[in-house]
Amino acid sequence: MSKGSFRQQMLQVREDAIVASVNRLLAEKGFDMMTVDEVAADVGIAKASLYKHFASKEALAAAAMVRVLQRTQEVVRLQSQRAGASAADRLREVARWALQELLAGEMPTLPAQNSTLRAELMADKDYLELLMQVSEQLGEWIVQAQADGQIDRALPPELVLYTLYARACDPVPAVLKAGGQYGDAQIVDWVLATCFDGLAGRRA
Amino acid sequence: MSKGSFRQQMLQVREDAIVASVNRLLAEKGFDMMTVDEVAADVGIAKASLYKHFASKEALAAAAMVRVLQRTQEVVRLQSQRAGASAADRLREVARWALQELLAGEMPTLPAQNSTLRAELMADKDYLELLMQVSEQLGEWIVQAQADGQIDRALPPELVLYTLYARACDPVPAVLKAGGQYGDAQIVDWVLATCFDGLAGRRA
DNA sequence: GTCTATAGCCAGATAGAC
DNA sequence: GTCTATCTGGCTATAGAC
Repeated sequence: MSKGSFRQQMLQVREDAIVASVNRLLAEKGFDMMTVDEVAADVGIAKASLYKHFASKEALAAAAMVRVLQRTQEVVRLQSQRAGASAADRLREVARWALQELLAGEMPTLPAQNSTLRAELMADKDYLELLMQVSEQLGEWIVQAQADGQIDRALPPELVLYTLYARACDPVPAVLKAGGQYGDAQIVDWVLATCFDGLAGRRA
Repeated sequence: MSKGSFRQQMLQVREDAIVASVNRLLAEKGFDMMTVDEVAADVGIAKASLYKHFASKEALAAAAMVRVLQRTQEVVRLQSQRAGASAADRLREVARWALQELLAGEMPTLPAQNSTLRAELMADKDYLELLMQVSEQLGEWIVQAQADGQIDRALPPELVLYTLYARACDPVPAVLKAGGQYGDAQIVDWVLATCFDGLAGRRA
């Protein structure tokens, strides 16, 4: 649990830089189109050196996914400490953060279908542990929000959870941003509205 | 405009079979993971023969996209002829059809980011023409539904349009189906509800 | 651990006989 | 037009010197 020697700290800093690059490239191009050469060039080291830190391209992506889950967990923790917020409020703020990350090009998007990558992620204990913790907290809020009448009681909580995860990788915000007509904050507000209130909008 | 000779009809039939295979493989694996060898094996011809019909892998995918737009246009045409349906009703039924295709594994999913593929699609006059026609009809319905108060007037029509297109490629239905707990019809109803009425549900 | 150089592989595309 | 066999390029991963 200690930070180890100065030498180990240097290594840690370099690995953080690698993961940050992978995170951005993954958000920009996706797993398949991202090449290890690009990552090495972006970090500024030789490709062979990358493989001293991470065993494979899949391991690189997995590290980036662990990192984004860690940041998600931190956002979730902050929301859980907010006083006077309903469960639905907390869910919406977590979703807002995810959309902001997405628009900033910081949300890695994985292909749902790449088998080698899925296998690596399903074998990664850190990833699974984090995913479970985040999902459990979100699940509690979903059930509570349904009890409060702020999330549709007819929907299975797992559908709500999957939908929130899916909106964090949605192509719509990027397409709208590419149009160039609207600012990030406006886009986030609109997409949040379509997510929680639907295309039909609030009719209360 | 004629169907041409018997020989040409045979060619047409074969090309239809190729495009049908590409459509399914594209839906199943996506553009990057789909290989031309798989397509050839699925159709039952040699890879070199494929290249006599289509100049590249991108051209194969483009043909499949034209085909799905043609089917979409037909669904849109049928909805436009429905008597006593509101614009919102028509939009919802088109979305329902798209979700059914998606769950049936017949909705090709393209990576939003592959540049060679985007270039090929943007250069395909058939594709662009169809996309424009479909988008114009849907756009009219969106504006009408906003006037009727059935689609949120605060949302730009283009956001509504992009959102509908995005939901036709959404990963949520497949994930829910993979869970095995729910039938296709139930999944379609729920996802349609989250799309139009939001996670919060109707509150009128 | 970092580098240069290269091995090994796979997939898109083509040559050339029939 | 269809086939078998092959070329070509790019990408992951590794060898081996320093």
